[in-house]
Amino acid sequence: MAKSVTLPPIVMPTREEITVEGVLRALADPVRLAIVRQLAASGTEVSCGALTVPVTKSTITHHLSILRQAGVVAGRQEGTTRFNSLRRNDLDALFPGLLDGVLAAQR
Amino acid sequence: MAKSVTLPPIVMPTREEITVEGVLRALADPVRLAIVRQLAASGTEVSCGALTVPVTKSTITHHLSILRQAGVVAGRQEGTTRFNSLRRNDLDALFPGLLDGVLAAQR
DNA sequence: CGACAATTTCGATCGGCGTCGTACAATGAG
DNA sequence: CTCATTGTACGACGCCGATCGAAATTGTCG
Repeated sequence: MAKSVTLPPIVMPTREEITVEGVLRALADPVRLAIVRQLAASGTEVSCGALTVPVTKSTITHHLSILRQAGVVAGRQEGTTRFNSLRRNDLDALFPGLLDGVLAAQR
Repeated sequence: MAKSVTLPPIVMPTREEITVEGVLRALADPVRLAIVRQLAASGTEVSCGALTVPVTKSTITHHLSILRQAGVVAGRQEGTTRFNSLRRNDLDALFPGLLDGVLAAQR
């Protein structure tokens, strides 16, 4: 029957919908900051399980959801795996220097 | 007896003590973001009472305390008035582009 | 089909933070 | 000295969010 509609559609704001406060709130957490740093370091897509942060998988899911809703990361589904990547282009276009400033800081 | 030790010494981290996460947490609040924007717009020192944000004076004091502890603003006492200013130099030196990126955003 | 792997969802808990009102301290003017 | 001004300290309250464990969903492999 057509399809069991249970797939979460991966909500993601358009570039215009991203707000600086949302981005700041998303980045203002040590775990999420670590996630963003790992995504930036890898330079490519990273699966949820490949992230090394000191929290449970379910908590990682929660943080990724927040990062996605804030427009910081993009998600792509492939099989049972979800690949995440930084929305560098959009962020740099909207808030030039912000992401670089955050990533450049080692403390 | 000597002196009634009641003057709060205005704690303020040195440049080396400022962390990016602390700054992000400090900026991740609409009221504090508005305060920072007003300080940046004025370009100079602003007294606590001259800030126009939709909260009580005591709440403003609280937010300014957080911004000060995070190293985002500097405070200078003069009589009963406390002048606050943005620590642009330090922030730009530590996280180049961060503050500009935040301030440039209109959303 | 059945077992396993990758993630999400759900419900619950628990601490932290933003907010307020009031009381209090410090300073300057009359 | 008294009073007004400016700001802080303190206690309280309510809410949001970070965290976890367990169960459910989906896809892959044998």
